[in-house]
Amino acid sequence: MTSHMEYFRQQVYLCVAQIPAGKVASYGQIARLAGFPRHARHVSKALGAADKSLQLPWQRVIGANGRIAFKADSDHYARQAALLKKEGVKIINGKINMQQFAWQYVKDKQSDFRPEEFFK
DNA sequence: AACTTGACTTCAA
DNA sequence: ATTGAAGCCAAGT
Repeated sequence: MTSHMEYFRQQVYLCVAQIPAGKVASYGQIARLAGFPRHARHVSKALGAADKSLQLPWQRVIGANGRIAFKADSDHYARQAALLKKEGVKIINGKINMQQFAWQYVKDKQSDFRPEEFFK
């Protein structure tokens, strides 16, 4: 494990952890937010490698086209769709309305997110 | 040192 | 609206 990839993953996790329930973000959006603009593909890798103890809301990361990235007939897809539904994210014809559900990140001094407490 | 593989994106038909 | 090609880049063979 090279050190820069550890850094990449950590930045990705920090971003994903801040996506509020009921909203979604694309892999590319997270990559940009994390500071690695061209690494959309690696965001998925990072999520797959994330320790479960982190309790990451991985289901809130989807494709830029508003679709869940897993194959539609896979268990993974079903699991993610179920979690999103539980959070109120509507999937119509396999597609999520980004206009409505895309997370709009804005620097907010009032945010109560504590990155230093996120990684135990 | 090639070549392949993805939970990706964008753009042009 | 769909589809496909091209671009992307770290990991694994």
